[in-house]
Amino acid sequence: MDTRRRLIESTRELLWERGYVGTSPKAIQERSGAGQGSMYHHFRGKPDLALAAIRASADEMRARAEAAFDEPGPVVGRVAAYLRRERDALKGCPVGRLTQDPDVMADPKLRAPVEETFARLTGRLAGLLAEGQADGELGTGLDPSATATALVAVLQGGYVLARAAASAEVYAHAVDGALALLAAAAPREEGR
Amino acid sequence: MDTRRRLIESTRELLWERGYVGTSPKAIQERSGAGQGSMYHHFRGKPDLALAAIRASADEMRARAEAAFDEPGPVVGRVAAYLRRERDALKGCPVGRLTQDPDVMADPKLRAPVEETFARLTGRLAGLLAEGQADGELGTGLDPSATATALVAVLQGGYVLARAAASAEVYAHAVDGALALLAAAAPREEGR
DNA sequence: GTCTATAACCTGATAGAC
DNA sequence: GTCTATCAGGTTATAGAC
Repeated sequence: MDTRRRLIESTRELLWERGYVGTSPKAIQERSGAGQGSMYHHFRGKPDLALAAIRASADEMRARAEAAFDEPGPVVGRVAAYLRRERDALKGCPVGRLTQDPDVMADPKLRAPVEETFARLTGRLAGLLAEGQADGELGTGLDPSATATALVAVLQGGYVLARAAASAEVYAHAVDGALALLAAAAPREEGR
Repeated sequence: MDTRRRLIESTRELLWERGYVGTSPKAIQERSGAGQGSMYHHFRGKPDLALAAIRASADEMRARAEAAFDEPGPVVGRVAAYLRRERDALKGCPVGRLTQDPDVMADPKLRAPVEETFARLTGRLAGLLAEGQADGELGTGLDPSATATALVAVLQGGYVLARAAASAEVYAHAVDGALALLAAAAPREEGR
């Protein structure tokens, strides 16, 4: 891996672990093994490097979600597979985490990838739920957009509760609760 | 308001806005109008002051939740009132926010009030849901604990999505989606 | 209780040699 | 491309006068 790539990867990890405010150029240099001169050769400064790292995290998150949603099978199963996908719940979401960083939210360039990631994710999930309604798999009483927003919120909030309790099981518990509610909204019971 | 109280209040605000890592003693002193000497007279240092501020936020959050849950009326209505209570969704949750602060999570003293706040909140809500089931207001197919965890997660995740979109409406949308799911799980329709 | 002085280190960069 | 030197200001205190 070349120096530029190592800088981005190290920044990605540090943003995930400590956020933008908590991540110093010095820490990035130490983790990546790059010197001060290298960092400022490849990037204009901390915001520029952070932007590259945030975009990389956003792209990866989107790709993972798409992969789960594109699986074959019934809609509810795909949603469940996405929510129950293997995750390190205690680490939290690398993109959602950034919403708590005042310096990221204050900079339109840094905020844009975060905003777009959740807009696309929620939109894609809403489309999937509407598809389920068209197939008769889900009741038509639900608003696909509001339901999708609630489901994504359970994910993001599940991370918060898991970290608060220092227990990944709390995340799974929240997801179970959400999926049970979704199942109760199905017009007929289907095999799980 | 005396100096000690002003120091705690200023720290509360700054922890909410910028987190623990992003809050410096200097910023606390400037906002509170207290000098360096004052701050170190009343508190041993940043962690000690943060602990007092975190406890104050946790106490306030708990009191607000209890007030909503203790209202008269049907269970679903009380839950809806809690979720829809007037909030500044873009500011996020002053306690949930702390789960993203590595220095807070790493210190057992600082983490304890955060953990306890969510444990109590989820437990109380689960009790309320169980009460609704006993009254026949809610279907008995749901696990009260998992449902309560999911609902609190919608709250916390709703803040994340609202901040990502820079729109408080996204929070309301997530809550609407969750309440619609809960309503769909009710054995019979009741006035909203 | 509050004030100023001091300190050792960190932050986020710029400059220029190699 | 990478290195070291340098810098103005911030961080998180401690010490002691008032």
